[in-house]
This record gives sequence, C-alpha cells and structure tokens, in this order.
Amino acid sequence: MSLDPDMFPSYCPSSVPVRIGDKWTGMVIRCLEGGPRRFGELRVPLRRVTPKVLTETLRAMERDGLVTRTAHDENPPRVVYELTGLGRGLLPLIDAVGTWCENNLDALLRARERHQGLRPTAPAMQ
Amino acid sequence: MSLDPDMFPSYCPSSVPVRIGDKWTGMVIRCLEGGPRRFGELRVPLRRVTPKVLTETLRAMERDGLVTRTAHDENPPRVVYELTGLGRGLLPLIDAVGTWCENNLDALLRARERHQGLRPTAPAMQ
DNA sequence: CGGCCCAGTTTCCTTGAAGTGACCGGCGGG
DNA sequence: CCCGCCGGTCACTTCAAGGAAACTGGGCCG
Repeated sequence: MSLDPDMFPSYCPSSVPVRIGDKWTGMVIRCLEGGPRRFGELRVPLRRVTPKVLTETLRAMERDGLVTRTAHDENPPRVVYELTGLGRGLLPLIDAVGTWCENNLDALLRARERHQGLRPTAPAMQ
Repeated sequence: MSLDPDMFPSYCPSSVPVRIGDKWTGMVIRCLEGGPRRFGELRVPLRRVTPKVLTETLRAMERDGLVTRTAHDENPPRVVYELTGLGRGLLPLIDAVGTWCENNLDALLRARERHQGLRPTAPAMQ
C-alpha cells in the first residue's frame, strides 16, 4: 500500500453518511490493511488527525482487540500497530460501505441540494 | 413487521462498534423496512428516542433522500414516512453490520474485558 | 367548556468527541 | 552544547449530538 497523503480526500465517503466506529477507526483499518505500520506512518495518510486523537483511536481499537500495539525498546522509539483477525474482519464491511458511497453519494448530494432552504432544522410549519 | 417494543435492546449491536450515520438512522431504516410508518408508529419500537431527536433524524434523512415524508391534511394530523430506493439500498449494509456484530461482538467484549485497567486513556508509559 | 389526539416545537442542559498548541525524555549526531 | 527524532502527553477550548420536560394548534368529541 502506498502512503498516498491524499488517500482520504476531505470529502471522505466513509464519513457521509456511514461511519465505522468513531470518526477515524475505519480509516485506520484501511491504513493497516497492507500490513503493520508505525505511528508516524499512520500520520502520513491521516494528516488531518492530530496525534492526540490518533492515539485515542488506536488505544480504543487496541482495547477492543482490533489492533495490536508493539513497542520496541529502541532509540528513537518504534511502535508498530497491526490488525488482528477481528480487525481484519471489518474490512469487508468497510469495503461494502465504500462501494455504497461510490455508487450513491452523488444521488445523496443531489437530494441534499434539492432540499436547500426547504424544511430547515426548525421548519416554520404553519 | 411487528412493532415489538424490544426490537432494539439497550445493547444494540449497531451502536458498538459500528454505526450507520447518526445514532438512530440505522434503526429508523430497519423500522421502515416493512413499509411506510407514521411518526407515532416509529416511536413505539424507538421508545428510547425523544420526539425531538426522532424529528431531527427524520428531517436529515429526508434531506438526504433516504426517506419521504407525506403529511396528510387531516385531523388529527397524519404524517407517513417511507423509505426511498436510496434508503432501501442501505439495508444490505445494515444487515452486514448486524451479522458482523452477531458473530464478533462477543470477541470484542472479551477483549475489552481483558484490557480493563491496562493502558487507560492516559497510560503511564515510563 | 374542557379535554384529547397527533405530530411535532421550544427551551434548557449535559456529555463527549475532537481540535489546538505546548511540552517531554532519552539518545545520537553535528 | 544543543538540536532533532519519535511517540506520544497535558491542559485547555470548542462544538454538536443528544436528552428532559413542558408546551402548541386546531379540530372533534362529550
């Protein structure tokens, strides 16, 4: 997997309207699809995630058994994250979501366009 | 579809760890799977949703073209919500999520159990 | 007149996720 | 001697989602 910085455009399908877990879990899983990665390697494609939030996401995923965290006692430090079988099992789901978005996001956005101004959050019904 | 009040146990798989859209969208789609329903009919199985939040959810889904809203000019008022083709297309996705959760939620919760106390949100690394 | 019905609305509040920017510790290199 | 590297941490703020509870409006029934 290439570490394309733009692999998640600002307009990421997996955030509208379908999300996996919290905001970044799905993207982390995708980043780890091709094999183990270090913290800093995850930050390259996930450049819109601050280290704090990335840490939190990875901690939660570790807690849930979706990834393993291996800290090598070297210098400078090296920490490697890897998908577990459980985490890998989410890949088909994420792919399905991605496919749905590819096929239907246009229709959704067109619908959203049509409803501009109509029936806002607090519509003046009468 | 029966309007079983307990069709969504407090422990709903679709909220841990995979969510569709906002908190309630997935459940609304499931509720509408069997055909059009009125606002009050949605409130029965979705009893943990307050009317305000249900309205917001339905408005967002309408805006995104997932449901249609039909207000009949009668008294007392009657408003019917129905899945569009777009919304119906999310059903396989939701089913896939449900299946994954059925198969893997135990493993996830066991992992979560194991990590109790270990590596909290702010671990004392050194 | 006084409720009741449905489908919401309105106001207020809590919670938690996410973001910002500064900082840390140990070591190897210049 | 100080800088940068890595993988974070810390304190602080912001923002939106969600929830609780009371209220609305206009017919219709008694």
